[in-house]
Amino acid sequence: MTETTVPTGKTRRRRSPEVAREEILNAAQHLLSLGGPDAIRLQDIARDVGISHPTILHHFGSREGLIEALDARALHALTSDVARILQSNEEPQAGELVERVAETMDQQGLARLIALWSMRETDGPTSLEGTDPAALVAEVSELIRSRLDATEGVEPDRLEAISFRVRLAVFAMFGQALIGDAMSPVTGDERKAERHRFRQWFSELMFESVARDPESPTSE
Amino acid sequence: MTETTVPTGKTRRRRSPEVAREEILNAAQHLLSLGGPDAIRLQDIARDVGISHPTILHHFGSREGLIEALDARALHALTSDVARILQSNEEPQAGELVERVAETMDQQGLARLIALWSMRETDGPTSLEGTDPAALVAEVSELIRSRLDATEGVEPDRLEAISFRVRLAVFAMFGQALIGDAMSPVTGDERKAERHRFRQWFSELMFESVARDPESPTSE
DNA sequence: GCGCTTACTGACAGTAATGTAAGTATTTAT
DNA sequence: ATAAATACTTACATTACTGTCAGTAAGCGC
Repeated sequence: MTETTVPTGKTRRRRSPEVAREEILNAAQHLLSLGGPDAIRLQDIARDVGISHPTILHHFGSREGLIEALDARALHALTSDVARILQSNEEPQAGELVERVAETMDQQGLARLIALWSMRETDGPTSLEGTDPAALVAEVSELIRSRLDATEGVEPDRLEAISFRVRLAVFAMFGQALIGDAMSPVTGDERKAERHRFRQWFSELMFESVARDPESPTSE
Repeated sequence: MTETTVPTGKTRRRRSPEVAREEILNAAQHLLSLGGPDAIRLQDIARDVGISHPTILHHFGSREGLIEALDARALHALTSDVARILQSNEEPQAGELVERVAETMDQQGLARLIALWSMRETDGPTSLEGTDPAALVAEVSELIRSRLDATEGVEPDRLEAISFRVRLAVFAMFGQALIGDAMSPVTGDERKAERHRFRQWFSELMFESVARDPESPTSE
């Protein structure tokens, strides 16, 4: 009666949970990168991975669970990236930091994920596990400050200025990834080059102004 | 048989098409501001306005049409705002421009609209009628440049630097509106004040660097 | 091999959203 | 007042997506 069709003796790939989750997340992120927010549909993701859509529910519980996992992975990618640079390098190279964050942001769909995450946050504080953007900004700012005036005393005002700069950098890379192309005068192949030029210009602006200490020009 | 219920002799408000469209757009934008992209549901909008959802379809044709109208109005609000300032003021006051753009962006849901619009653009060039962000940026940049070196000759490099600055300003206000709160160390009532402080700091950074002409320091 | 666990599947249920059709009521013009 | 135009409504059709359920097969330990 309820014999579900013919028992096709087909071969069936069986992934480890970790691999399955990875593949599903990759497909979902890819779909998001080329479609809008409605592009995260279980059936489409399943088709791209080569599985049936209940398998996704099996691994993530619900569509919401999938999106949360997507958000968590995105934020983690950003934070770990920044943290690695800051802890490896001696000098806080503004240029490299900017370039690095930009690359991660430009990664297919990451900026979109963050944008959608921020929209979702309002109606319910679904804070991600262990990843607080504000804390990360504070951490990065503190690290930069401690290296700038290595041995000198600290003015609290300056810390805020550094924090502003860090946030501005995030805003700039975020904005460029999301709406940069729409505002760019160039098209086609030149886009990539112009994006890079913008980042370089921005890095210089940041670096230069940090060195000059524009916040308290008569402090010394 | 198909007598649609009892002919309730209730009073029924009848709006002009313009007013109806306005009210619907306002309700939609408001819903978007406090929910995610899925919050734009015809039934909810209709409930908030006090009409039935087919009326929305009557005025906008389809949900897609509503969203397009929403996008168009959002972009128009931005462009007209900037244009007004640039054409009225003699001096290009960076601070005022930034503050103005920020206010418009902060308007409930405007940054979100732009973000969602940017996501929708990839899978189909649904360019808005007559509003090209890239052209606006170019226009604003040209206006600023022409006022900076009122009578002098123009270096093309400098125009790009100005364009970068304009875009950075947009990115900054856009980013702050979308993800600013998530990255801010302060909470609650202080948020608003801190937002303003960030903008002031940013305006000074822009104004100062423009005045100093960091792109070609030995030009004079 | 044998059996247990579980990744995975097909079919279906439930829900909710957009869109349609036909009819009602309100404003404006004549 | 009467008629035309249309803003607006109720009821329904359609579609499509998430989530459930019972069953299948693939790997692993014994």
